[in-house]
Amino acid sequence: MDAHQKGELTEAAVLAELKRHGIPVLTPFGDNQRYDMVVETPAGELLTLQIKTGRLSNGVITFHTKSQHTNAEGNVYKYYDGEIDCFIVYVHELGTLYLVYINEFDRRISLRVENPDQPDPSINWADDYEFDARWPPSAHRIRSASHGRAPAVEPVSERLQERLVPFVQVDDEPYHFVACDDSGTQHRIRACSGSVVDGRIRFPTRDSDAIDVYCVHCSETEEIYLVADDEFDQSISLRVHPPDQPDASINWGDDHRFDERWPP
DNA sequence: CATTCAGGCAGAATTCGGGT
DNA sequence: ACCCGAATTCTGCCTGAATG
Repeated sequence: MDAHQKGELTEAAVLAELKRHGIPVLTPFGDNQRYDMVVETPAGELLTLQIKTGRLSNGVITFHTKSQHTNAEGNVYKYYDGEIDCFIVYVHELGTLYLVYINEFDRRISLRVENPDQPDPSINWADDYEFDARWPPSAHRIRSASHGRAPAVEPVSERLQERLVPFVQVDDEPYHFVACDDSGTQHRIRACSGSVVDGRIRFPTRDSDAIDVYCVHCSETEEIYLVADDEFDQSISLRVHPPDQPDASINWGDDHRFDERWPP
């Protein structure tokens, strides 16, 4: 089934389900509106809806929360912020309908229908979003937006310049810089941001032979740390706050400060 | 040119499991 | 009991195929 046909089938299924509930439905004339339908609540409130097809994969329902179009500059993506009230998601595999308010998530939301291998408090259970359970609309919860990490390339670049380290910045590689030490040895550096969790700085690592060292910028400690790729197998953390119990295996952040570790 | 669904990669946050 | 590293989950961004 092609994409357009599937989208139309979804709209038809949603319309049928709404009518089955006896809900008054208005559809816009033409196709130049940001919403697909308008429904009237029992309280007389009008809600603008965007209909989406839900994808069921690995026990999780996902759907696209933005529109995409193409212009001379390429693909353009636009979110529906302030333009609709909620998404109605129909999952063909399950034949189920879900109601998700636009202010319940930031940029994307996944609805889980099967138990995960590992519990996670951030899981959004599909049952909680089933249309039948949520209609008529009531007060809805608002999730806080996730906090992104600050880009690390710039602070690392500044530090290399401060230390008068000769380097070039590169794109499209797992590493961001190639820097030379005093002996002329080149080091491929990946810049990444770290955040303090339970007294430890954690940062994402890559399984790549093309990275010699990581430069980890931590905004909480306002410090840059240097960790060689061969210091760990898959991941490592740097402790910046003392633990309750001493442990010889602790990797102390102070021992990994860039200024004291360069050259690696 | 506009719109849909689909998939992949990487980042952020959290929990689990093995080692001490 | 506590620590660290590994594993897992959700999210953001991007690209592509297909169609009208």
